[in-house]
Amino acid sequence: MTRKRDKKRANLRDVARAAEVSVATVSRVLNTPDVVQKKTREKVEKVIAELGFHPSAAARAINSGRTKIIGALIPTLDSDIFAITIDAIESRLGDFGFSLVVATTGEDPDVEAARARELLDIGVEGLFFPGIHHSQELYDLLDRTKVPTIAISYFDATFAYPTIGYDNREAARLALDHLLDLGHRRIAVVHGPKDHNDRTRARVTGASTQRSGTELAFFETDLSVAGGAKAARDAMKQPTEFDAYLCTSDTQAFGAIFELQRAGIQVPNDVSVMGLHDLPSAQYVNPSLSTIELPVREMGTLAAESLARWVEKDVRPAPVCLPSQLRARASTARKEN
Amino acid sequence: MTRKRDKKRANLRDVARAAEVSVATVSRVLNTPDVVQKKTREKVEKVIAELGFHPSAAARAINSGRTKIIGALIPTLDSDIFAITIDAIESRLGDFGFSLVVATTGEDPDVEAARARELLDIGVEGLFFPGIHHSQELYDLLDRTKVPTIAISYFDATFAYPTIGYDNREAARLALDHLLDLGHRRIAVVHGPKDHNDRTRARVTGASTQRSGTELAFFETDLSVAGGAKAARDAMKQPTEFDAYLCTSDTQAFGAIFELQRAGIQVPNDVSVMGLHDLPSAQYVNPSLSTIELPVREMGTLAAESLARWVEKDVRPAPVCLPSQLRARASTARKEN
DNA sequence: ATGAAAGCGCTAACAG
DNA sequence: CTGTTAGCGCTTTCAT
Repeated sequence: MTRKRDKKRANLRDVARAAEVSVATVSRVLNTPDVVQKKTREKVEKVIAELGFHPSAAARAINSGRTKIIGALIPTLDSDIFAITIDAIESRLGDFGFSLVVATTGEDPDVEAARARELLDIGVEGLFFPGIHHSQELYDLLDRTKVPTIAISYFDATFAYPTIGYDNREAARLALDHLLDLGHRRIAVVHGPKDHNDRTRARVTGASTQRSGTELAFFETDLSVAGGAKAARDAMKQPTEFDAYLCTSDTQAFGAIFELQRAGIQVPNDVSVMGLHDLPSAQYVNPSLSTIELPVREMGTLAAESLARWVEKDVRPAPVCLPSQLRARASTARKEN
Repeated sequence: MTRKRDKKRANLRDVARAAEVSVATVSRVLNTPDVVQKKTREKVEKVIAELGFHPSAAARAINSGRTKIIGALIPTLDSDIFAITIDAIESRLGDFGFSLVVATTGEDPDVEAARARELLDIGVEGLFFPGIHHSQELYDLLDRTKVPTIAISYFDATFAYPTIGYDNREAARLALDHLLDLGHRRIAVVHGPKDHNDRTRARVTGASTQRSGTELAFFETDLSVAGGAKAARDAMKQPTEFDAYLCTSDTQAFGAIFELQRAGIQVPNDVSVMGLHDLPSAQYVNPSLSTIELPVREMGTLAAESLARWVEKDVRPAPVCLPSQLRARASTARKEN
């Protein structure tokens, strides 16, 4: 009757009592097992198993300051590129015992700062965000909290936080060069919204040239298959007849190819199309998509490892620029005379 | 010199001291502002702002049991379908003040149970998982912790936890019926791994029929464009000449279409191809993909609302079956004689 | 190697 | 409406 066994979950004290040791000892077998005598440790471990005891993360957090949670700010999960990156990050983080909480920002700096604050309130020990363009509010927040933060999908060795990504400008330039090498001169550059998106801006810069004899037209559209299709539709309405389309994202390139083909235009005979990313499906479309490979999965894995190490061992990672490279496939061809 | 202002972050006591009130009052303006006198409240709020005070989530969690964190167990983020669903869930959850921590399981029940335990240890107040096939270990865990849990992407009114999803069997049957209606009889059914995946199994069941005169062949392959392409390659090697391909996922359908076209086979003239999902790009491929629409985004939004309400107001949601429907497009056509 | 005890920052009775 | 106080479950000195 008077038994007070209505407790929901066993706690340290329960274990200590059952194992006939002190709470400190139980805490030790949990955190520094090697420092407690084998016999004692085994007994405690046995009791822990019997009671199905699991330490409370909150209580641990309040004492040690450790939450084992990492946060990621991302524009959207609804996009192949980010989904792959986050998948890689989450997966690798798991190996280090970290959990990942994601917060989507819709590419809005104010929303981003607000969501960052939420993550920080939760007690994330580390943070990822894309690129280097963020609100002052967010920077202030990070300054104050000193939370290890890594910028991904971008490379800039001078940025206040380590960047682990690729050179978006260079990647786009590789794409442009490929098209120029093939003899194309009138090029439609299809890109996503530049607003608040430094990755896109860098790509657009890389896809620009002053080279005489070239004629570039820029089409800003949604970062989706639908967006690529729309851009192609718009481009076809123009007086200029383009030799090639340079899409700064594979997703848009798919849309462009589909729309061009629908209009009876042959790729690459009539027009060449380039993407950027090398998504898994790039080699399967017809024609297979020439693109620039961006090692997003490797990036995610590396970024996760780096942040885990930073948080765990206080070693701030150096910026890393992963190589992007040309994947010339069937959607681009030499310009016919 | 002797100032002990080296504290990292202001805490309740600091605020209380500065505002010349008790910690209880500060706690009240944080949690039940209406219960404290306007003048006092304003003063406290002012101090809170000045000190840049933010309550510790861990400390709050340890006392109130509330973490405002929801967990999601998913096979992978690296897949359009799950990415869209999670995007919707995260987004809607944010409106309710919840954060989302994701854990990927790779479709392995043991990994799933292990990751679930991690989430529970963190103190998630609610949980999502896909379908109704899980390890006993996970069920025991949920039984013990009583954490509100919703199964998504599946519908089964009799399941121990509320399901919010769609009828996978019915969706696949709709697809099959469409092909049968068009006169196709020899059908290649392309599906993902059935192991540990009740969604896929239900779809395969729905895509099966005993109807005489029909000839079904099943191809299990990866849930990817590459997988779809491979299945098509395998199917073309068979002695049977298929009238149609029924892919239980759009992603695979894309791969199948690409591969068939590559082999010089016309879709839908030579062979019809159906997908399932209605991914955003389905209407853009050539030919546009006939498919069954699965309302994944709506599902995510609804699931998030339902779980938030369950956690917050203790109202357990009723199971919901969202309607799937035929989207007949250009990749399917009546069988020529 | 182990235990006792002092908190961590906050919430929640209980008084007043 | 506000203050006092007792914990929540754990980590961490400091002794022993």
